[in-house]
Amino acid sequence: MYAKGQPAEARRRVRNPARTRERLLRAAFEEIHRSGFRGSDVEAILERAGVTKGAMYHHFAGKQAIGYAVVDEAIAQLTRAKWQDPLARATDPFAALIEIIERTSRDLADLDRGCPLNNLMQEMSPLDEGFRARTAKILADWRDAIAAVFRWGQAQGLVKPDLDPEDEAMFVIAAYEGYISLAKNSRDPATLEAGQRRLVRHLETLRIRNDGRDRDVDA
Amino acid sequence: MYAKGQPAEARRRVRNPARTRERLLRAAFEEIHRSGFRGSDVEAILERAGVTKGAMYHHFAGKQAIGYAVVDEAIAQLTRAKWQDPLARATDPFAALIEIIERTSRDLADLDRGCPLNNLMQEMSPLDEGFRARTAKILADWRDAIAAVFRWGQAQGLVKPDLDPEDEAMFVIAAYEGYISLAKNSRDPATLEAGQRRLVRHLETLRIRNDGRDRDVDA
Amino acid sequence: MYAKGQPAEARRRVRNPARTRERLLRAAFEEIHRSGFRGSDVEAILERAGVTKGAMYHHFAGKQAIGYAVVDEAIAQLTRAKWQDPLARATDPFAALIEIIERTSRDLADLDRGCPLNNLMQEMSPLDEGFRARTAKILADWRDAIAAVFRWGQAQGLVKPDLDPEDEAMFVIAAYEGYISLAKNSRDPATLEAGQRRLVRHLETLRIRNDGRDRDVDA
Amino acid sequence: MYAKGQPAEARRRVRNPARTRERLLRAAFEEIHRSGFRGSDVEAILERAGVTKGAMYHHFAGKQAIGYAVVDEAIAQLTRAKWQDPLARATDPFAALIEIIERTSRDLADLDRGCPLNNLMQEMSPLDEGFRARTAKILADWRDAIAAVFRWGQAQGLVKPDLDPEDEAMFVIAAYEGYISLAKNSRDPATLEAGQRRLVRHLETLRIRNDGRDRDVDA
DNA sequence: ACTAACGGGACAGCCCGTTTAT
DNA sequence: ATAAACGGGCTGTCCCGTTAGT
Repeated sequence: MYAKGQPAEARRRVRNPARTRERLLRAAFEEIHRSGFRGSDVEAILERAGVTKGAMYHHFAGKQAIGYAVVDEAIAQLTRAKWQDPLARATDPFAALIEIIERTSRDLADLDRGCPLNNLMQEMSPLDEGFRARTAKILADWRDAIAAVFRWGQAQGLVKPDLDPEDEAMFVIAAYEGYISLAKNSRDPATLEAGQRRLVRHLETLRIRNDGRDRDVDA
Repeated sequence: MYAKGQPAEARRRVRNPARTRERLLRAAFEEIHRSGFRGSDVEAILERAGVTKGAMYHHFAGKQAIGYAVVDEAIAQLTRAKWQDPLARATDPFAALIEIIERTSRDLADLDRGCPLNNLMQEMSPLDEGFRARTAKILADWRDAIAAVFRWGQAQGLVKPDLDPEDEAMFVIAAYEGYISLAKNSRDPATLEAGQRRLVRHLETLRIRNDGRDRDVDA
Repeated sequence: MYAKGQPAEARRRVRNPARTRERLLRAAFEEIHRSGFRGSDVEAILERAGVTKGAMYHHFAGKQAIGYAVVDEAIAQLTRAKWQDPLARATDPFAALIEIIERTSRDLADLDRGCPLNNLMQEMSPLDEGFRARTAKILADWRDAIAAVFRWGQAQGLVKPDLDPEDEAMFVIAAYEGYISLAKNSRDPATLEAGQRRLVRHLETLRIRNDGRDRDVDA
Repeated sequence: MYAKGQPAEARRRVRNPARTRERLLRAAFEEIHRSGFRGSDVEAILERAGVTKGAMYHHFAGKQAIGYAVVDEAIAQLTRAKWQDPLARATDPFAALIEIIERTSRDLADLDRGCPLNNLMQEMSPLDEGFRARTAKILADWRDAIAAVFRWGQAQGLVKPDLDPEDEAMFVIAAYEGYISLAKNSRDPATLEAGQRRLVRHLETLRIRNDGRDRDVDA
């Protein structure tokens, strides 16, 4: 007739470990994105997640462990969704890269927060080998995905053959992250927009034109 | 032979406010460079400077004021010494820029610390308008110095005329800072070295060749 | 005979949040009574309560919050216990008031500390609206309790009809607190005793005599 | 032709020790009146006085010494000016006392600050014997002045003979200071005004009427 | 007599992590 | 698995006083 021992109203609070973990991760990602890892208040994460400390320390060993999970899961996933996945499906390297770059948000809120990966790399690399190694891994995967598309483009005769794919991928990433940093400082969408245009123009430089003119000025 | 009655260590109690301020500023710069602004411990700065709290609060209103002074004085000066001054004396834009870029240290300790300006921009821009405005000012001066040398190079027929000086200066800065970020993460001098080479190769792209071939591939 | 293996002092680690809060409140009340609110050292409160900082900041948001709770709970309760409760049970307004007044301690330690309510009013009213409003509330309740007993006495034909109950209540309070202040300064029980006698004599002035002589000199 | 050794503009800063001391004392009185002794910031006093720390420590041994001087000089003088002097010149004790009482300011700013003497008594008596003794002295002089006028009034047949002059003086002082405390808490001029009226009504009670009716109700 | 540099203790609040108790 | 109580170190700042220097 009635659930044994369980008072009716207590059943409201369903125990759902996976969901709790997910909520914590999302909340931590957002707090860290806003305030950096060290600047993030654990209690603020808890409040945002609607979870208490006991629950958190059940799922994670500590703040550091949450930070690692944010990198391993949230940030890695975002990067793949933004770069690897579209590039894997690409038929034209340039079109794909350009679309990705142009899709980067220029909302002030996004400018302010900057790139989650770059933020953590900058903040934590010299302080914590765990963070450093994890962000380095994401970076390597990111670079490899771009390099792969360049290499494939070279095989297809779309990309200039004398370019070193890894090297060029790093150049693209450096300039891309650099522009996001500059825009974070300027708080002006125009800064990022100019950067996006400049980077796209650079990419065009790498293309082999079928009209006989494969030469072009970069700037 | 020795001062009568005066204990050797007590003799050092001579006053020199300018030196005290300078020591504080240098110590703060180093601590901030290592640990970021928020991560910097005031007492660590004091210890490094060999100065007491009372002395510090005489020269600066607080931690924030020291941070501002570090930007306004130390970082601005470093940037000018590294970029503006050599560029102002340059006869060849490319030679000057390339030398500056190549001179950037690849010591592990320097990789770890990263670029003081970029670090502070990244950390403080969304948190403190005072820092944001100050770093933005330095950035603008830096960009202007590079743009000026491009413009002058165009007038001299050394630099391709169709390049927008400000735009190109920002590209150089973005890529430069981006590479420093990547190297901070990799902790590998080779990362920065590859970036320096790639950036130099990009600069060559902007040059007008006297040998008739002014065209070149960027990558 | 004794718990096995458990060290005697470790056994005390039982949890009792209500007791912890109570201990904090009592300790804070005593510290504040001695040293004023601003003069109270949080760590001294902690030590007196045998509680750590973490526990305190779990129960209270900060020093101010403790101060408010001291007023709202400890001081309000003391005032009710000393004035409102006896007055509510009184059959003779004068006998009740006189007993309350005479019961006020003249121990040197109590003279030194003064009246907790008056101390806080004096110290904090111009500095903190929260304290001001809280102490004003207690004061109003106190005055109302005295005024009520006067009014009831008037209805019973015990108290002179031409006296304004609220006004007279304030007079009693003002003189009472005034004497406590003077005694705090003199550190002499005789000062307070004289004040108590004078105040009692004043109260007699307000009484209607059944012996036909309802007139009297106040002094 | 020119002042020996003294540069023209340096002469502007006239050395005037007495004036410096006076400025310090006045500034200290005001700060202490606002914030209490412990709550007073020495540097705030200095700024208000337009004097530097060295100058202050030349004239006074420290904060405590300034506090003592404020009591001994500023507060004692104010009390004399407000009470002793008018009472010494009085022909009618009641008229004089009533005028003094009614002259007390009901401006919000004055309510907020309260009575300088009472403030210091309350704050410092249990903490510092120097303050206690000094304020007790002022209080005694004040009481004596009122008692003297009562005694003189009794000799003149103006004041009821059965009243104890010292005792009654204390009653007046207690009620007067009590009302100022209550008004400081209420921040309402009406509170003080009601107190002033009630106190005046009480004084009338002490008067011998020439119309044959020397009896009166106090309330 | 006066200025400014300097010394250094104290304190409130923040914040991460642990433990008890369901 | 989750909630709440608790432990306790650290840090920026305030603020009084002292001293070198004029």
